[in-house]
Amino acid sequence: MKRNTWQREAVRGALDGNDGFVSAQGLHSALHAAGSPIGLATVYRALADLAVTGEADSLQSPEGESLYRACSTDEHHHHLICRNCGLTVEIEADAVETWAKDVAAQNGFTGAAHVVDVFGLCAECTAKFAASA
Amino acid sequence: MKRNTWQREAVRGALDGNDGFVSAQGLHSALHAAGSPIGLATVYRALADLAVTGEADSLQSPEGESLYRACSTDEHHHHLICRNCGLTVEIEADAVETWAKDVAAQNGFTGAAHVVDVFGLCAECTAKFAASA
DNA sequence: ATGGTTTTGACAATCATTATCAACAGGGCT
DNA sequence: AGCCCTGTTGATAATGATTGTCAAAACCAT
Repeated sequence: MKRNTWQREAVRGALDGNDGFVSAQGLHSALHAAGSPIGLATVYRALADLAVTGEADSLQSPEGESLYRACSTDEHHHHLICRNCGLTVEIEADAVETWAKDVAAQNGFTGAAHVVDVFGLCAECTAKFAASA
Repeated sequence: MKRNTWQREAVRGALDGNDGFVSAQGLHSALHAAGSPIGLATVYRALADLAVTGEADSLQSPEGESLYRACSTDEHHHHLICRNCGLTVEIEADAVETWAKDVAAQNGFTGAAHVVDVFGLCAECTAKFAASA
């Protein structure tokens, strides 16, 4: 049976209150900073659960950390992520969906899953960099 | 200055002789098994170098390991990877390239880089699974 | 062969993540 | 309400990949 604990709520809430992706470690620190005595292992477990139930989305940063984000929809979608400030835009990619499926099929692959994420500099950060350069 | 050492050649050779992606750890084990006394740190360094010079391609497995592969071309391309046997097919994806660029531009992002890889079961493994199911 | 510099490699350090396991708490049941 | 069973927690240890360290060895031009 699945029980309702304040810890799980805390993690869910922390995710909701965040615009971009957060690492498990970061989320734990944030919760601690906010005074919550939640344990690190619990944060990992809660995040894994949320990811499984589809309430959260997970991806890997180029540095190898696992990042999580509250998902507004439970549909399949991808992300456009600012590599500087972490701003995230959800993007739809029907074209890519079908492309991935086609390519897989053409090569005899089944059960195709794909990793499609775009990293870049958002407008704001681009301006910031241009100014400082 | 860049020096030519047998260790670097060994890593390059081991990569060339491999069809799919290999982890740094795996490559090191393989070299050791083949009798090479090469050090683990050296393998990591060599792989990083090859990745930078474009002679090798790197991506992250869903488990978070860094995987490397000798690249037949120095052009930008993506991969279709069997999640069971590691078979890798290089795929071209002009459509995706432009899509990624467009999406980024539409949202004011610059310097867009993208991670596009497709994981699935190759025909062989699909058959194997079907038989055992 | 020599010298200056890069590279190597054994090992320690780091970092994220997972496992352990005893103490604890949720919630259905009486 | 009180109890008990079972899922959950959390401090800490364990794991596993990767990176840093630094003296010794190798490379290459001279």
